Amino acid sequence: MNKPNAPRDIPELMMRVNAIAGLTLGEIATQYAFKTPDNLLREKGWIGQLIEYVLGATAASKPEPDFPHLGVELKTLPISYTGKPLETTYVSITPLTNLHGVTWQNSVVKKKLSHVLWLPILSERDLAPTDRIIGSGFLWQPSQQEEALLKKDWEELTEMIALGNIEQLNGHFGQVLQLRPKAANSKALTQAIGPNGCEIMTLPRGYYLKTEFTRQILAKQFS
DNA sequence: TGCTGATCATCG
DNA sequence: CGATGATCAGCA
Repeated sequence: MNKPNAPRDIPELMMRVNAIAGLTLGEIATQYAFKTPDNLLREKGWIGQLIEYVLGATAASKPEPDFPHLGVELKTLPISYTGKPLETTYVSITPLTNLHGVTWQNSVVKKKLSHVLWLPILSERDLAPTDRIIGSGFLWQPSQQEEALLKKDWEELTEMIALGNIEQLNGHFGQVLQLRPKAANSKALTQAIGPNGCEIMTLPRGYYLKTEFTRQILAKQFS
């Protein structure tokens, strides 16, 4: 089967999303002749890349929404048999320098999360990748309450980084948004602000949504 | 090296 | 057994 084109509009995108709900990843991978790994030990991004392909998203590795003309970001969300998120959700890389003038309003996190297509995938580890089941995708925009939580965490984390306290930060900080390493390995380093404003080299970090936050998004959607 | 897509692996 | 820190692949 040919590579799907980009969906023209949001209704067309949602029709495609609804069309794959209930199917296994193996079924759509076969349909589109997409390679399937036996496990995700090495190809951790396989599920996201398969779904992107099938829905006609723009090729990855660009700092743009997956559907630029629609302003929609696609996020697959691995869930358990009971419907709980199994993993945190990566949002974006964390800027560690040039933080002057950066506000929540113009932040990459706010931009990325302004319009998300969540696609739950039943993804328990005892299921082979091909046996994992696609759930019901839905569009989401943060409520005032959700955005307030994100903003609070973002501002707290950004202030710590700007004040040179990046090394004091770990995954415990933040109620809904956290900072964790996001790198090829623990030897990859990037520039950051250290104590007294000195330049230091540190592990690249990313912003992640905690599972409790995404769990509540699901609960609200499917209640 | 940085950014996209994320999950793996280990520890408390 | 859930969460934090570490890691994997591809591309520009």
